Amino acid sequence: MDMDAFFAAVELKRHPELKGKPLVIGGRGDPTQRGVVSTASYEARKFGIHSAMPLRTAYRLCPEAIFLAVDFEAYECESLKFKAVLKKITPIMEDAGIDEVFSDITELHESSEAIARRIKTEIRAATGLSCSVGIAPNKLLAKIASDLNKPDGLAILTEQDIATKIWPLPARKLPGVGPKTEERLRGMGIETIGDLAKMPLNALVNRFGPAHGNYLCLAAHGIDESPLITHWEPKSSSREMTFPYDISDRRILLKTLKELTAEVVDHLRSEAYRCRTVTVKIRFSDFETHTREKTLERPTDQLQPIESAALTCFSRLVLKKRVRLLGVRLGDLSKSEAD
DNA sequence: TCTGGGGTCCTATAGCCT
DNA sequence: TCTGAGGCTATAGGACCC
Repeated sequence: MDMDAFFAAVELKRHPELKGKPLVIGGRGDPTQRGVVSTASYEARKFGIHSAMPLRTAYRLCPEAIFLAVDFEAYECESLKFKAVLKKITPIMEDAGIDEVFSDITELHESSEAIARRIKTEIRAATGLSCSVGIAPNKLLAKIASDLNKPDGLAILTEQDIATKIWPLPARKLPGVGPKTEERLRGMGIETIGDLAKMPLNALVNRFGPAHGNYLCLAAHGIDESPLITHWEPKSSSREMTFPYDISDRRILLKTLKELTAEVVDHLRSEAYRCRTVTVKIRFSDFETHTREKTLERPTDQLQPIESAALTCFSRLVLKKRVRLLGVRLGDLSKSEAD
C-alpha cells in the first residue's frame, strides 16, 4: 500500500483552496533557496516536476506553482492513522517508510479484491486521503503492482501476469534499479524488465557483482523470497545540513559540526542507544563528497567522546574548496542498558 | 544551473593475523 | 626468510530508497 502524492495530499487537506493548482512540497518552501522537491502534486507533475528535482528547477518549469515547506510532523500524524488502519486488518505489517506499508494477507479469508477495496475505503475514511494497493505473491511484485494504476490504484498480480504485465515495463520500474543501474543496463541494450529477464545470470553477476547481479536476475523473473520485517532496530542516526551558501570559514564549520553533534547525540540518548562509530561527512561546492570515520573504544552516548571523535575526523579532511554540506553520523548502535 | 535529509546495504581496499 | 591464501575488522565510497 502506497499513499498517493502523500505530502501534497496532506497539505491539500489543510489548504483545500489549493485544490487543482500545481503544488510542490520541498525544503523550506522557497524555490529561490537550496532544496529539492519531496512531492509534486499530479497537476505539478504535468510540468515535468518530480521528486528529487532542485526547487529552483521546479520553479523554472512552473513559476505559478504553489511551493510549500516540508512539515514532517503533519505527515507523520497522518502516517500513524493509516498504519493503524492496516494494522487492524492484519498485524503482520512492515513499515516501509512514511507513506508505504507491506501487509501479509495470506491468512485472511476474503478475496484479494475485497481486501484491497476495504483497505482503500477504510484509509479514506480515517484520513480523507487516497492510496494505491498492489496485491501479489511477494513484496517485490506487490510493490510494482501498487505503482501500476496510480493514483487511487488497485492491481492484483499473479505469477501468470509476469510476462504480460511486468516484462514490458522499463527496467527502472524494478525496485533497486536507480539512475546509475538504468544507464548501465541501457549500455548493455537492456531497456525493459523483459530484456533483463533474458540475460544469463553470470553476465549480470559479472557486471553488477554477486549481490546486485543475483538480485536483478531473480527480480526480473518476479522472484522474491524476502520476508516482512515486522520489527526493526536502527543501525545509525545522523544530522546533516546544507548551508544556504558555500562556506570557507573554518570557524563556522567547527561551530556547525559541534551543533550537529550535539543534536544527533541528543536524539541518540532520547532513543536510549549508544554508538561505537562516528562519521563526519563533507560535501564541497562542486558536490565532491568525503567521509571520515572513527571507531570508539567502547559504545557510548556521552557528548564528550563523540564530539572529540567528530573533531578528529574533521581534522583529517583536507579543506581545499568551499563547503556546502556538513554532517555527523553515529553508527554501530546498541541499546543502552536501563540504569 | 542545479543537486535535502534521513536512512540501508554493498563493494573495494588496507592492515593485521594465522 | 619469503610468499601466499584466507579471514576479519576498519574505513571510504557509492547506489538506492522514501
